[in-house]
Amino acid sequence: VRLGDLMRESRLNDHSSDSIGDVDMLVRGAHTADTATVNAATFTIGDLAREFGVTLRTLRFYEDKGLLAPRREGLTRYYSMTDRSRLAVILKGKRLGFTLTEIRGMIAAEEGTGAPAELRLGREKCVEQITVLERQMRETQEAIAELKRTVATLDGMIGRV
Amino acid sequence: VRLGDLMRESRLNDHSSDSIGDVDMLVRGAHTADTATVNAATFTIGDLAREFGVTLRTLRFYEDKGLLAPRREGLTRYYSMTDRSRLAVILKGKRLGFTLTEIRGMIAAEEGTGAPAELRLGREKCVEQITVLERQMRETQEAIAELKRTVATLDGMIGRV
DNA sequence: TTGCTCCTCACGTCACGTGAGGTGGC
DNA sequence: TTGCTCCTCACGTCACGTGAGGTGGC
Repeated sequence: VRLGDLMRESRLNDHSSDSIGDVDMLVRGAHTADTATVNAATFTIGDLAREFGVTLRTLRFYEDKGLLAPRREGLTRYYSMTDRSRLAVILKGKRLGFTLTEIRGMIAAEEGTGAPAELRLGREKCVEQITVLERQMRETQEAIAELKRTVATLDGMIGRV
Repeated sequence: VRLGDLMRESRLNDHSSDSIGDVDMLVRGAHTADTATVNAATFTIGDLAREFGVTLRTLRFYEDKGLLAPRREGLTRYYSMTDRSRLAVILKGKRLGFTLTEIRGMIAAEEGTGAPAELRLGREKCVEQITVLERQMRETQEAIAELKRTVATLDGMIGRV
């Protein structure tokens, strides 16, 4: 094994494009085109990783946890537009500070209602989460304050050394 | 094994007293009193766990990571005043958002200088950490804002169901 | 042949939680 | 005997990172 081969997959997440709005509709293969379903865009794991700024490992991990279920062709994964939206939902849930288990539950709850690919954010859940995050904010704020006091003290000590 | 016996150790961390200032000086055993070292107070792992609101597991974990090194009498751990101060320093470091590895490094740096039991908080480290925490604050703030918008939307939907 | 992208294990990381099974002194 | 506190493994959790070893098509 040559050592230069290592760590290639890891280097994918360098630029994260937040422009989830525009899809450049790269349709791969004719196997879906003949079924007449327009919008049958297909993404590789690398496509989604680049677009959302996550690693391949992350996408495989989400699949393992039952959050994503891309189509398989042999061993290779192919992600549909639905899978892509689902990923956007998962990452939004993460930004809001929910655990993957919570997110999976909320997605499952949404599946039942019929409305596609939005987070089933119950009022209760949201309010709870706001409380959690606000306490977190206060703690971080206090830490910053203490660090700033320390910096001031250190600055005051200049010349004493 | 009776099931009632389980989970006893875990229930220690219910009330956390932040009054680190006053030591109630419980001197255990005469084995230290005769050495004439006043202030030779000794704490059990349970004492410190109660006082600082952490679990026994946490204290043993810190020891395993080389952050604490209490005296042993057989298998039992006995913590000195120095160990206690050290723990206070560790927990302060954690509050400031440093990892245990960083904390260990800062403590080791302090050991060299001679000044006892304070965190060796370099100006550089502090400023870096402030940057990290401020970004974290912004992200949390945005999450809270989004959650509040969601709650507002859900409230607006009342009656539509 | 080289280079790129994809794959499956599987161990490592961080800071502990949790449980099994056992000891020692009042 | 019961109850309390202490102990040592050692596996589990969370969200992945990292590496080994291998495949497939241009």
